[in-house]
Amino acid sequence: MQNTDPTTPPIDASRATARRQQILCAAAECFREYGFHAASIAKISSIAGMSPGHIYHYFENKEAIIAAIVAQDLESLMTMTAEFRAAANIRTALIERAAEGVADQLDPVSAGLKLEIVAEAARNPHVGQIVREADATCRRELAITIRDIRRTAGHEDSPAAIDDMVEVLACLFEGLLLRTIRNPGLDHSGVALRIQTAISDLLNQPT
Amino acid sequence: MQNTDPTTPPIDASRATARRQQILCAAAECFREYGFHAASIAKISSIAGMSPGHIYHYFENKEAIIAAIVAQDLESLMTMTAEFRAAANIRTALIERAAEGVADQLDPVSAGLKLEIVAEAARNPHVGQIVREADATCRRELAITIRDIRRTAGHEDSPAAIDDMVEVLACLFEGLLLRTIRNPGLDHSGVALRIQTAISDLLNQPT
DNA sequence: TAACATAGAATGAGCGTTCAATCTAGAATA
DNA sequence: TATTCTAGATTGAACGCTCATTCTATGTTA
Repeated sequence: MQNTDPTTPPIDASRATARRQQILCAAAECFREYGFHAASIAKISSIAGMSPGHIYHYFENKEAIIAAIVAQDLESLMTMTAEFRAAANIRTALIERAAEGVADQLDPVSAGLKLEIVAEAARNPHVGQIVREADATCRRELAITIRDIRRTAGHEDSPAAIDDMVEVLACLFEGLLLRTIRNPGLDHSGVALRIQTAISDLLNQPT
Repeated sequence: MQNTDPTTPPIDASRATARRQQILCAAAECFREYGFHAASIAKISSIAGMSPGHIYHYFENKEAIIAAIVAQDLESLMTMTAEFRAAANIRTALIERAAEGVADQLDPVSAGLKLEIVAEAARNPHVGQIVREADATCRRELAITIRDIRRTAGHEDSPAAIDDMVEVLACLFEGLLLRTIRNPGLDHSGVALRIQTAISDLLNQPT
């Protein structure tokens, strides 16, 4: 990856990466504003500050840009999920982090792109695969976290029961993406509190 | 719906309505498969069994077709919400109907179109307005229902508290639209049961 | 005949993509 | 140092195609 010759500055790799990121950043902006299909290469290239043709030096085609955006967006979700497992007292950590998670989901700008991605996943097999694989990873992490919390509280659940709880937890978070579009005026802190209580109740459900 | 006069064939009004519905039906199919923007008038017209130009006798433009599809989809949601209020014992009705509602939301075909609609609402002001107005109506209905249930159980909540509960209830249902795309293999009946319990817990939350 | 239903070709704009030409800056040479 | 060479970065016009929409002509019915 690194340039071994000291006489030539480390241009290539880092410059190319920066250029790629520049394109992805512009593409995300266009996708948010117009959607995947109405966002044209011409618009993306103009926002990225380069010619349309040059984009094809960094991405094979438009589909590859979409895939990269999707992967980038999901990566942030996965790191967030992984953070839960690192906490010492997991139950408290989960519920306290929930408020933060709720706030993230309620940002209408990023919510629009996330919804666009899932809608695309429903019909584009390539995007669908990326999304489903990332979701499976997140579910695995969340399942372990919930199992540990329930064990500490004295519940011994079947894996299927844990999976169902993961789904309900996911509904609470992901439902917010739709809510913030359908009702932009909702009370953020009030809803966050109610969701924290709902999560707490969920973790106390009978086996 | 039927023409009562046997001498005249059922032309004008009913024929035009049928033609319109034919177009809407074909459009919904295309929108599900390709999304709003990648679904072309040519594809819609071919599925509807008529020429591209003829579609413009029934709709001003493609945007009008999208708006009609959105309005039609939301109408079904609103009648479902209104049904809750008609029930005699509302709490039981709400929770029992929930299982049915969960099943509806988990159909991946209709889920794809619903997500497409909300994603479009995030960037298309016209669609956004239709969606937000329908949502406001649903929230009003749900708020009254929840208020009555809570009153019967002896809670007197502030309107804001009720609104927050409506949002969490909506998250549980609408989150399923994303879940069924991201994890098509989830256990429908298991999740339905957990969600029923979560709704029950939500209705028992402290004021 | 008058009015409407329908078809399908025509139009012009915009799309993703390609590609030959140009620029740029460091390496090599003198 | 001054000049030439070279390879990658970058451009923007051009291509073939599809799009939404319009227009004209042809049934079809009352």
